[in-house]
Amino acid sequence: MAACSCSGSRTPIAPGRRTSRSSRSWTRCAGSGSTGTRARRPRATGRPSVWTSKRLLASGHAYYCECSTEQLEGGRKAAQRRGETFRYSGRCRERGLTGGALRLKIPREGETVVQDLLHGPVAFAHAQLDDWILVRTDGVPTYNFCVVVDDVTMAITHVIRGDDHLSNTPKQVLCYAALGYPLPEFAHIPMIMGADRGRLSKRHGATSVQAFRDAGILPEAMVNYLARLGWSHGDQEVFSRAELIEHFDLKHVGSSAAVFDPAKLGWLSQLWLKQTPPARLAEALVPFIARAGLRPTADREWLARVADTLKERAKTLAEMVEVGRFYFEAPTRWDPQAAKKFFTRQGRERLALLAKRLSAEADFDAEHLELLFRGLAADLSLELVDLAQLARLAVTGGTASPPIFQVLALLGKGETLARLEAAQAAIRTGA
RNA sequence: GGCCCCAUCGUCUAGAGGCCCAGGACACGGCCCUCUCAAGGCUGAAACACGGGUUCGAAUCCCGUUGGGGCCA
Repeated sequence: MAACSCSGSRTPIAPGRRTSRSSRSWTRCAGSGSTGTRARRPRATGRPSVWTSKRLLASGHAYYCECSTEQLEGGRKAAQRRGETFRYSGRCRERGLTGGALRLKIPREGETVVQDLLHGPVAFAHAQLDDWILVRTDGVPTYNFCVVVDDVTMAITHVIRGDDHLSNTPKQVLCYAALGYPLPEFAHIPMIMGADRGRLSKRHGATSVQAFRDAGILPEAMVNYLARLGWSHGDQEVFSRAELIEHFDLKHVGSSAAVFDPAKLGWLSQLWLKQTPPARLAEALVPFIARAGLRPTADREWLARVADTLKERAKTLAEMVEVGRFYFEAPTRWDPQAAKKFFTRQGRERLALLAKRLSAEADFDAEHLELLFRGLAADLSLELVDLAQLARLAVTGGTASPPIFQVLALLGKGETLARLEAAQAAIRTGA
């Protein structure tokens, strides 16, 4: 994955300080990195590239080459031995062939300077460049040729892509020149790397933004994280889309590669979970509930209240469901460690007493439940924590959950009493 | 191997010669809050890769070294 993660979509950006060009400004964004680049398949033998290559041939900027792979391989090995850059010999340069692979004729002397918006001028000596292949023998145009034709066709004004494409840029620049087309602006932004500073790959977990979506990270969080990776706006860490649109600029994009940090993404993800309106959260949660094998309730208002108690205890939507599983199904087993401590004969008696008082409670809301609990704890000369943990274990099956009073209120009187009953039964049978 | 790019706390970064014995954020440690877990508040440890220049003065400019990444196959 690269800092820009699209493989074909065009993002319009503000025209900026470019003055001489048309008012419309389009950005090309090439997916770069381990998987992205190859994903962009040359548009077969689409007309534009065929037509363009013919033009290049006619104007003498390109020529056919019939050198076999074996011949080229030999040349490469020899160059390697001499410690030089392999450069196509130019054997077919002036032969006037009418078939084979189509190569671009690159000047022998001089250099091409790429004017990069981030790196400034970057010079490449022509002696280092190859007469690169535009169209393979089988008629399939190469990636580097495709993007040039494609971008010209689409009137792209800003080519913003991963800096793994910087080395290919002089070839493309030469191609624009041979075609007589105006050059777009180029900006090569740093790549994103894994924790081992290597290229991002499956080894580092997710390789596509879809994988993060499926993990339950909100798009706001993902965009926020990615934008802030390599770019900054003073000390600000959290950005809404609107703020991003307002503040983002190439000027503050750094030039060194960034390591992808799942921990920080998690922090931002939770932050956005907390900032998202409960109603929307509930909606987003539905597929995750289903995927966890639970039955999503039709009561969205209830779900929203549930989500509200869960959002500060999880970093993703998937985690929210995990942490709040007990809201959707009654526990069938109770944390053994805690059961040993709380599910005693005395614990059972306390649960019975608690159930009795709860059944008499008319206002089954968090506020009244807390009063009830505190009252009972005082009557039994117990710390509130002991009673709360006992109830929590009985009702949720575990020792950690949102505030117990809220949990009970959300579960409702009927369900609460049923679970209390089940827990007592379990204690009796020694389960 | 050749060429190109890059180099501030573990990580993301602020820093465009004096405001920096380097600021923020994540992660980590401690304290507070507290019915649990979180969340939150306060607090601590933690960096200018190295070596030469330029300058009254360099994290900031130049050169080299080292390291990392990329492109070419």
